[in-house]
Amino acid sequence: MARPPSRYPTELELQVLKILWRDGESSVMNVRDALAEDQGRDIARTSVVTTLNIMADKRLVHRSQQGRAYLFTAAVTQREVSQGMLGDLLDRVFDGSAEALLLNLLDSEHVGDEEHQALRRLINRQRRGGPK
Amino acid sequence: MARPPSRYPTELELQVLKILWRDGESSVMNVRDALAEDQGRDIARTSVVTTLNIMADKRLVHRSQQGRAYLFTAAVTQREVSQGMLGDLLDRVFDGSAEALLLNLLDSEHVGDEEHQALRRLINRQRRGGPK
DNA sequence: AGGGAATGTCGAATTACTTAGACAATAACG
DNA sequence: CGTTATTGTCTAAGTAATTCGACATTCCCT
Repeated sequence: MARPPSRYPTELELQVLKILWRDGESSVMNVRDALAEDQGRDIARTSVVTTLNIMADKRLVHRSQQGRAYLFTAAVTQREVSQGMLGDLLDRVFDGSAEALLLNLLDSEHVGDEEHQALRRLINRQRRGGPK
Repeated sequence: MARPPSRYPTELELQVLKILWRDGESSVMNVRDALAEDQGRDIARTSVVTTLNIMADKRLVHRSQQGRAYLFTAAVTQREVSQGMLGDLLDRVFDGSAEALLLNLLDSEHVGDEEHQALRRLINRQRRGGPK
């Protein structure tokens, strides 16, 4: 009768992670302000604390005591999360077919001509030797 | 205090759509059985009706009366949904950078060597003519 | 016609996610 | 020291998503 928790960061969690990735170790108020200013998500301080604590439970962030207050850092890398979420979409929507995904991307309004060329250059440059 | 409804099909909704895309117009029981057999989601008949009705409200499916029962068809195309969900991920996770997304895909364990080549061939073949 | 099967409606229960207020504890400042 | 600001905890509320049982209706077969 229940919904399983989402396997990847939720919308709010992703916004928080983006801030932590960009700014590094941050206080609750720093996160709150960044959410408001950068992401247009103007929520109460306590909501941010609650969310960060839940994220700590989920091991998405680390908490360190700084005097009476906490400082938070991301416990997952941007690469991990991006890869996880993209892989999830790949499986769920495209049944694991990277070709189908790429076709969809190229076919998309989101990708203009210059970007299309950039993608081509990228994939042609990238393959050999396999960086990583 | 509320969570906005998700802009794209939820997990269950996507599974239902996949069935309708594949099988075309289907009865509730057909959908139920396909969910169980193909997707390993063995839920009650009434749960499926409820879900399909909600999906009809959301305009994801069409309902047509067939005698006392309903028949359902997808009201959105696979292309629309894939594009929407991929575009959403592109914006939310990769800040709109298709390059970043592609790099992540290539860098992924999900994409082996042969698939990598296939992607390269695909993008090299696909560019000319300038889609759109 | 009568009994069972099939089907939709309705209401409800449960978990997840998001938001925030009341309160307490602590720090900072004059 | 007393007042004010800062910060975490706890509790609660509201919407969304998922699941299903009770019930009524309708269909089909004998």
